[in-house]
Amino acid sequence: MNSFTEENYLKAIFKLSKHKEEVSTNAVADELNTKASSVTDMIKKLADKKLVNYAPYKGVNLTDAGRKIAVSVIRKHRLWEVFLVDKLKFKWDEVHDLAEELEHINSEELTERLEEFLEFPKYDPHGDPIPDKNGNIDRHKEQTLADLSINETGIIVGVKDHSKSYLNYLDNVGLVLGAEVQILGVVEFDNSMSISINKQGKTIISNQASKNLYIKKPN
Amino acid sequence: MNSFTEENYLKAIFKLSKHKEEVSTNAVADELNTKASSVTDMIKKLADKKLVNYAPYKGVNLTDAGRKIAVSVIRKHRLWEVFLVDKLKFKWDEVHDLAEELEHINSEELTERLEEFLEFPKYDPHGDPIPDKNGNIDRHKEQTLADLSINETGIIVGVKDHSKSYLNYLDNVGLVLGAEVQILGVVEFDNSMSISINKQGKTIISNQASKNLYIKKPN
DNA sequence: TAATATTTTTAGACTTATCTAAATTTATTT
DNA sequence: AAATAAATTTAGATAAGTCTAAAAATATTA
Repeated sequence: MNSFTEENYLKAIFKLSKHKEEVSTNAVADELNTKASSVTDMIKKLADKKLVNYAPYKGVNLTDAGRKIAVSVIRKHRLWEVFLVDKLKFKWDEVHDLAEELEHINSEELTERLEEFLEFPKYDPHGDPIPDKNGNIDRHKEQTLADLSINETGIIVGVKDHSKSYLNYLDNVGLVLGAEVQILGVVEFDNSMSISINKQGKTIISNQASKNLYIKKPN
Repeated sequence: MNSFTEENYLKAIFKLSKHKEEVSTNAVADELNTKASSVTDMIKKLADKKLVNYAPYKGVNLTDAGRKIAVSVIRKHRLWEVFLVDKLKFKWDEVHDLAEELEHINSEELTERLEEFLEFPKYDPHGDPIPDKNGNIDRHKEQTLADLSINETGIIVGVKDHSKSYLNYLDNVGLVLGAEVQILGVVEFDNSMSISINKQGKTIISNQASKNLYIKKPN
């Protein structure tokens, strides 16, 4: 059995591994709001358990065993988010902290029954793919709204930034999952965009906002 | 904020308070499968937080603040049990350990939405009353099957023993919540009973089994 | 490449919850 | 009421996870 803390470290390392092969001590410390010295200690412990590969001063990465645990935690997190939003009617900006606790309840039986109860969702309320019970994840296509050019159209399929403030803002302007966005214009100076949402009106959004929205181009 | 451990101690003291006004250190140690010395330490900590009244060598009991926390944990435990049985189709003998983890997730919002989702159940799958959000509990009528005499009839409304083996046994003989039991005979020697269940057949049950079944007499 | 800056690790301390063993208090017997 | 037994508390250790400050390693810059 692994503690909540160990699971959180594995999850953080998994997340950071997307950007870099070797994850630095400081990166983990930042991600978990802790100190580098604490990270070193925990990494050694995880290395003893063969959950990470670790060479002092060189960074860490997950072993297959470590990755398996990380993915299973993410799977639970995302399933619980679906439960909270679909069944308990929470909003997408309210569920992260609760899922952060629920994800550590380790029962395969519970996870599978929950998944079935939710009718095998493929994505969580933020559009992130839910790993299946074997640990396979539908890799996110990394196209964002900021990548589109004038007159192009995209369907919102996910968000990169999960902060309350961002999600709340998106709700307010109507940029929710499934919305169809068309680029009306781009300001060269700061890359802010003028867009229409579901063929309606004209909204101005910053580059910061547009590059955190995952989209899919229509077929 | 209180730790999982503190909540478990409060819950244990609450449970034991039903039988005795002052709860002994050893009783708590037994209930939580820990040592008396550990209990003494934790009780002092809870006393510092004004969650229990404690006089060395004299036992503990809960303050109003402590009782409030204990009841809220029990409320969450029982609501989650309903969720696990009604929605996820677990059996009543499978849910205790999971509810034991879920009960420590502290979010009033979550608890109230869960309660609403479950349509405000009054009892958990073992027939135990679910405290309302103000901490009021429907006190259990303490009548058991063992209290009935020949030819009397009772409806099963709860179980006192929550062990897997007992619940499993009850399932096997058909002694589930709502079943109507009539006493056909009592053996004076060991107080074992011969009963009919839902007016069907004849089953022999031990005194140990009958005194752990709460019943309600028909009106 | 030498000097400086940054990152990472080590050393030692602290907190929470636990334990064993010994000491103390309360309860029970004779 | 004294002696013994049982229950409870204290003292000192241990393990997990964290921290600060100092030391060591690596990276950067002039």
